[in-house]
Formats: sequence, C-alpha cells, structure tokens
Amino acid sequence: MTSDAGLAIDEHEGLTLRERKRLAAREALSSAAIRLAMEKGLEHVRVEDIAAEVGVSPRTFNNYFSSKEEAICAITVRRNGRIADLLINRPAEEPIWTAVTNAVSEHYGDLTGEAPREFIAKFRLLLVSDALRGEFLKAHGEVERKLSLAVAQRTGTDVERDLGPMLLAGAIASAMRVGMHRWLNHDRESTMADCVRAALDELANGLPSLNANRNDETHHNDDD
Amino acid sequence: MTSDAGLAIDEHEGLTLRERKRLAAREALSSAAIRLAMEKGLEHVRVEDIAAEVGVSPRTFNNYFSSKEEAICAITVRRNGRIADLLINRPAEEPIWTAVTNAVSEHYGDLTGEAPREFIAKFRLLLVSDALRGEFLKAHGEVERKLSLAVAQRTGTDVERDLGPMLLAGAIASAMRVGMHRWLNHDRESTMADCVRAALDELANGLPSLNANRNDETHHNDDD
DNA sequence: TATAAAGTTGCGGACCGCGCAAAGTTTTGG
DNA sequence: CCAAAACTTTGCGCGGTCCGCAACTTTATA
Repeated sequence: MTSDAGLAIDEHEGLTLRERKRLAAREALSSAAIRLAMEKGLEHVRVEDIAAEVGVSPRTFNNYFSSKEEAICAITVRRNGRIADLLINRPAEEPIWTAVTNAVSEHYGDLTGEAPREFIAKFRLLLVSDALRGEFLKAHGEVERKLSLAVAQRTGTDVERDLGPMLLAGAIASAMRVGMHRWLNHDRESTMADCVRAALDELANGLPSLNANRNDETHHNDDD
Repeated sequence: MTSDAGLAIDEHEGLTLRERKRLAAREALSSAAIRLAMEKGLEHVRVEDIAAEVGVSPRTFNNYFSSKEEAICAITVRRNGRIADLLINRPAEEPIWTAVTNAVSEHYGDLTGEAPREFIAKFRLLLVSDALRGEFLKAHGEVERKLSLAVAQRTGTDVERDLGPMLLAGAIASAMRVGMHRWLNHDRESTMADCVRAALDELANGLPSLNANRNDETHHNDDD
C-alpha cells in the first residue's frame, strides 16, 4: 500500500513528506492497535490484524513497533510527554512545583470532554491487563526521562550530576499514575485532572496525611 | 529430572516439601538465567539453555516464569520486596520517613561485601538492556505495591482510599532507582546504600536543591 | 497402602521478531 | 526534468517463544 490508506497526513508543519508519512503511519498503527484491543481484547488481536486495519503489511508493523503492547502504549508516551514541553514553557518566574502543577493543569485542560463512558471502561481493562503493565510502566519511564530533562533545564541543574531532576520527575510520574489509578477505580466523579492535582499537592506538601509526627529534618538511626 | 539437580532445598522452615522444592526450583531458574545472561549476553540465552542449566525441561521453565526477562528480574522483586517487611517491623514510634530510611539501611546493610567488581559490570549491562527495562520496571512496580501496603499498615491509612501510601511508595521506589542509577553510572566509590539514602534524604527534605524559591504552601495559578 | 493433589514433560500449534534482498517511493542536485 | 542516492515497504524464511493438552511421576493424605 503506497498511498494513504486512510491515514491523516496533516498537522506537523516543518516536516518533509517522508517524515509526515512516517508519523502518520505510526499514529495510525497505534490507534488501530488500541481500537482493536478495546473491541476484541488484547489477546485476540494479532499483529496481522493491526497491520490489516491500517492497510500495511505485518512486516511493516515491526518497522514501527516491536510489539503490539508497545504500539498501544505509544499514546502514553506521546500524551504525557507533552507535559515536559509545557513545563519548559511555563514562565521562568514560577517556582518549580508551581510550574509543574500548572503544566499538568494545562495538559489535562486540553483533554476535557474526551471521556465517553464506554471508552473509559475498556481503557481501564487495558491498563489492568498483566501483559500491558510492563509496557505501560516502560512508557511512563520514558515520560519520566523527558520530565527529568525539563526539570533540569528549568532549574539549571544537571540531570546526570544532581539527584533532584530525576527524583522530581519520579514524583510527578508517580502522582500521575496514582491519580489515574484513583480516578479509574474510586473517584470517577472527579476529573482525572483533579485526581492528579490532588496527588501532586499531597506530594508538594510533604505527604501530610502520613506525617503526623515527622520533623522537617530527617533523623537516621543507622543501627544496622 | 525428578530429584534435586543441584538445587538447594534449604532455608524456609515452615513449608512442606513440595513448597520448598517449588521455591528452590524457582530460585535456581532465576539464578541460572542471571548467570547465563551475564556470561553470554541476554540475546544469546535461550529458555532452553536456562532449563538445561538447572536440569529441567524447557516446558517446566514456563511453569515458573513466562519469559527469561521475568526470571531475571525476579531477584529484584525478592530482594527489594524485603524492604517492605523490614519497614513493617521497624519500631512503631519511628516517624514514617525515619522508619523508611532505617528499613532501607537495614536492607542494604545485609548486602555489604556482595559487590565483586566483575559482577557489577555485567549486572549493569543487564539493566541497561532495552529488553530488560520493561521487565525491570514491572518488578519495581511489584515492589512498589508491597511498599504501599507496608506504609498503609504502619500509618493506619487505607491503601485504596488514601493517596499517601502509594505516593510514598512511589517516592521510595524512585529513590531506589535513582540511587542505583547514580551509583552504577557515576559514583561507584560510594556504596549503593549511600546513594539510595542520599536520594531518600533529598526527597524527605523536599528536594532542596530544586526549591531555592519555593514556599511551603503550593500556589496554583490555574490560568489555563 | 490406596487415592487424591500437584508437578513435570513431550508434543504440537499459533504467533512473533527480525535479517535479508528485491521492489517501490521520496529527496537531492545537476 | 532526470538520474542517482536515500529511505521505506514487503515477502520470505528461520529461530524462538508461549502455552494448552494429555500422559506420567512425585508428594500428601487418610
């Protein structure tokens, strides 16, 4: 299949035709993988099916993704990776935690109204699937990497030498996972954005709910 | 091969013979997988090789692990999962962060002297491998789950209803990953325990290196 | 000891990931 | 505008994985 078999080759201004096609194909394969997995259940989707859906050979699928799980989780990297960009573009005066919170708000702000109930139920099944959990965490790892670079850039620290950027990135990714988990499993009334923000706040304030008796300085016993 | 082909069926007191055998086999398969991967490189190790090493059929391997990657990363779950147990057994008076720090110290304390240089270099290769990263993160996810339960137990909170336990568990797991990363890549002079503790301290103190201008209360702009 | 429960194994089948080389498409530059 | 260079798609084929099944062996129970 040489021409666009239903692929949208739009957006992405400054790119050459080849690059746009490549992105579009990747996008199309990822979406098809997600759609099929939601319809038929992950285990009943073969790579062959996904390729067929897009009008491309199975062999070509593997030029883009090395497994259907990776194809499905690609959307996580794409979406959540955007938070790193937003973070970099927050006004320089904002303290880091504020900038993070606002970047997250911005991100989820652009996502409102995209929660058709049916979609969520199926999406949930995907995230619970054992086969996807590894790949999902891998995707989050990639997001975390991007976040750590963004944090380092904002704070003028070095992602390799200083512990801060990676730790903060880990905390943010944690908050996203925990917030999402809570939203999916317990608090469908709130928005996902609110759940994630609540998690971020809890973190930013030092986990007050756990720290009834904690000092600001941490004491070590070193009795081992 | 029905009898113990070099398997150590020791430790584990209160268990029936069957259970001890099962654990021993699991252990042996995991170790063999690790050893072979370090010697030959992950991609040159087949499930068949691992099984042969233990004296068991390839089919049996899959009764224990569903991939060689999982077999390799099982050690991470076993080892780091122990921190959750140690955490539960820290004196009840200790504030949560102190208990965490001490549990971590205890854990790594028992691991001193187990760092033959050669071993590390190869171990490092494993962790950097793309094929293992997903499984490694999955293992850390499992550890995180155990940690969150331990934290909930200690603090009398509910792992499902309160955000704290999962967030703290995420932070701890983060600290372990970041500390380990730092130790492997930059700071081989320190012990891994020190690197992880440094990361934990940084977290416990609110990431001071990033927070030159942060208030204790986080302010939101909500300008999106 | 007899019987149930659990573990092991060979076989066979569906699927996957990827190297390779031929064929097709886009880019480059004269 | 054309030809060579750069890159993509595809079929083919191989080595490997994962797992269900059914026969068999080992361990637990009474």
